[in-house]
Amino acid sequence: MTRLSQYFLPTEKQPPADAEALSHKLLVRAGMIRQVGAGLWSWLPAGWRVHQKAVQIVREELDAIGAQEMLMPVLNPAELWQKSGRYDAIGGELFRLKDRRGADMVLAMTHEEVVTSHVAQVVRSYRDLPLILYHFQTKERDEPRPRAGVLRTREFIMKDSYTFDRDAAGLDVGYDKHREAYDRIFDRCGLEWYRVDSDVGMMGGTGAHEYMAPCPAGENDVALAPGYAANVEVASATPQPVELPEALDAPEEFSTPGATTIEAVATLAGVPAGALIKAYPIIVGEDELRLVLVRGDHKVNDIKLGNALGASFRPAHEAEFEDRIGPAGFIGPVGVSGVPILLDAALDGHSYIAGANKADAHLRGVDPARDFEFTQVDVRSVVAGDTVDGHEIRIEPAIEIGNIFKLGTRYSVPLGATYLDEDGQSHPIWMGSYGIGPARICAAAVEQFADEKGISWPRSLAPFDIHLVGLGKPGTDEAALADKLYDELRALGLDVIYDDREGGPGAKFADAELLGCPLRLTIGKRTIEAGEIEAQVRRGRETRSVPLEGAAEAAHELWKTLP
RNA sequence: CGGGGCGUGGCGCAGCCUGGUUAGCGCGCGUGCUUUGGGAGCACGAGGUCCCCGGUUCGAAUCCGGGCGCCCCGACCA
Repeated sequence: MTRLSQYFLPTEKQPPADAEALSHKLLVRAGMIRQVGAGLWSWLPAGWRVHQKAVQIVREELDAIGAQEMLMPVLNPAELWQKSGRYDAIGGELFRLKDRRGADMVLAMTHEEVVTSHVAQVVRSYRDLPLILYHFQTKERDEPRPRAGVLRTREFIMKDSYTFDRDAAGLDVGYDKHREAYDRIFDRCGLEWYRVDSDVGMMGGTGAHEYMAPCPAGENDVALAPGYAANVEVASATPQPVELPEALDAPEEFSTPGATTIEAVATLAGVPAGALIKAYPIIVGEDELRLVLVRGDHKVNDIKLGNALGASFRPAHEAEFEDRIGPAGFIGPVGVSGVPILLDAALDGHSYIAGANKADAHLRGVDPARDFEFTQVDVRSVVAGDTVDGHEIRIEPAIEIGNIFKLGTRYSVPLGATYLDEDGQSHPIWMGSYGIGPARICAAAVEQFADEKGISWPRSLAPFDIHLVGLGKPGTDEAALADKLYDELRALGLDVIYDDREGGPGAKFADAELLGCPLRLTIGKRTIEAGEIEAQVRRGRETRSVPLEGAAEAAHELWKTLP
C-alpha cells in the first residue's frame, strides 16, 4: 500500500519545538519517526523502510565475507555478565532487573557475553575456526543523556558481529575482512565517511577503528589531513612551532604576583602562551602523585594520558601536591623530587617559563633536557593547524556510524571459550567485535544531504525510488495516466510512493521534497498537453522531462543514474 | 550528576508577571461550494483533565509547595 491517500505519513510544516539537530527536525517533519519518551523512538512506515534499506546493505556485505546471521536475546541472565566482569564494571548504563523468581537479569547493551558463551560450548577444535557470527538486535542502554532525535537513544538496533580465531594473526584476517566490508557498506549507503584510528577504551583491546560520518550534529571530533584520519581522542600531530625566548645558562626566577593563569604569566612576560610549561598534577591509582607537563597553549588529553599511563588517574587536589611540589598556580618541574614527571613531546625547546614552586614567582630559561628528569610522552590534544607529514589538520564534528575492534581474549578467557590445537593444546579463542548503527546511518544521510526543502536520500537508502505526484482529480485523463504509470513503474521493480491525495500541487510538491525520494514524477494536465512528464531530481532539485511514450522505462533509466 | 529552559486541542504559540465572563491565535482536521503546476478562498463545525498532586483564595492556566515529564549545555558514553 503505497498510495499516499492511505499511507501513514504524518508530515508537519513545523519542526518540534525542542528539536535542535537537523536530522531530528526533518525525520519528524517528514513523518518518519515519532518520539515515545526520552531516547525512545518509533519508526513510522516510511522511516522504517529507510532503516531496513540500511540493514539490508549491511546484511549483504557481511554475508559476502562469510558471516552467519543469527539472533540472540536482549534479556540476559546476570550470571553471564558477572562472569565477564561487566556486571560490576559498568555503571548505571546497564539496565538491571529481576525476573518473577527474583533472579538477577540484565538487558543486553551488546552481545559479547552471549555469543562467547555459545562459542565456548560449541567450538572444541581449531578445525571449527575461524568463525564469524552476527545479528541485528535491539540494544538497551540507560544513556545519561539521550539526544538529537535518533542519534543517541536508549534503545536502538545494532548490527553486531563477532569473529573467532585461533590467534592474533587470525584475528587480523577477520578484522581486515570487516574493514573491507565496512568500507563497501558505507560507500553503498552513499555517505561521506572516514575510517579513523580510535581509542580502545575500557574494553582493553589491541586495536580499533571507528567509521565517522562528518556532519554538524556529530558528537565526536575527528582530526583530518590528507592521508590521515583519527578521532581527536587519540590523534597525534606535529605541533605548530612557537617562538621561545633566548636560552639562559640556568633558570632565572622572576616575580609574577597573582599570575596564576597561563594567560596572565604570558602577558606579564611578554611571550606567547606556547613559551610556557603548563603543569598538571595527577594521582595515578590510589595515591601516586605525578606531574604532567604540556605546552602552555596545549591541553592535556585525558584519554591519551590514560593510555600512556596504562592506569586510571584523576587530577590531584591542591592539598595533595602543595607540600611536595608547590602552591597551585605556581607549580613547575624544577627542583621537584620524588614526583615522576611526564613531559609532552611538544615541549622540545630549551627555554620555557615554568612555575617556581613558590607563590608569586616563575622561572624563565627552563630547559627540560638540562633542568629536570622526565619521561617523554604524547598526551596533548591536537588542534587545528597542527601538521601530519607536513599537511595541516582540520578538526570536524562527526557521527560515529560504526566501529571495528580487536578484542583479543578479553571475553574468551572469563567465559571459557577455548579450542584444542593440532597438538591437543588448549588455547583461548581470539575475538573481534564489530558494530554498526543503522539508525545513525539514516540520521547521517539526512544531515549530510538535506537542503532547505527537506531530506535528499541517497538512492540506496530512500524509502521509495520514485515519488509520483498525481495532480488530476479522480475521473480525469491525468488521473488515469498517473494510475497507469504507477502500475508500470512497479512492474519494473521500482518502489513507488504515489501521491493520489486530493489537494493542491504546492502541498504535494512540498511533501515530496520533504520526504526526499531521489526522483519525483508529476502528472497533470500539462503532461498530456505537452506529451512529456516532468521529472525532478531531488539532489539539486533539477527538473528534466521524460517523453510520455515509454515514460516508465525512461524514468527507470534516469533513476539508475542518480546518486 | 551539575547548570539552564520548557510543559496550554494533532503541530507551533499567546494568555501567567498584575487571579475574575464561555481559555485565544496560526497551521492541521470534518462538511459544503469555489479553486487545481509551488503549502488556495469562503462559510459552517469538531476537538482542551491548561503535566500531576496538594495548598492559598469567594474564585487558580495564572500565586505557593511538592512531584513527574521533556529539551539544551556540560560531565558521562561498554
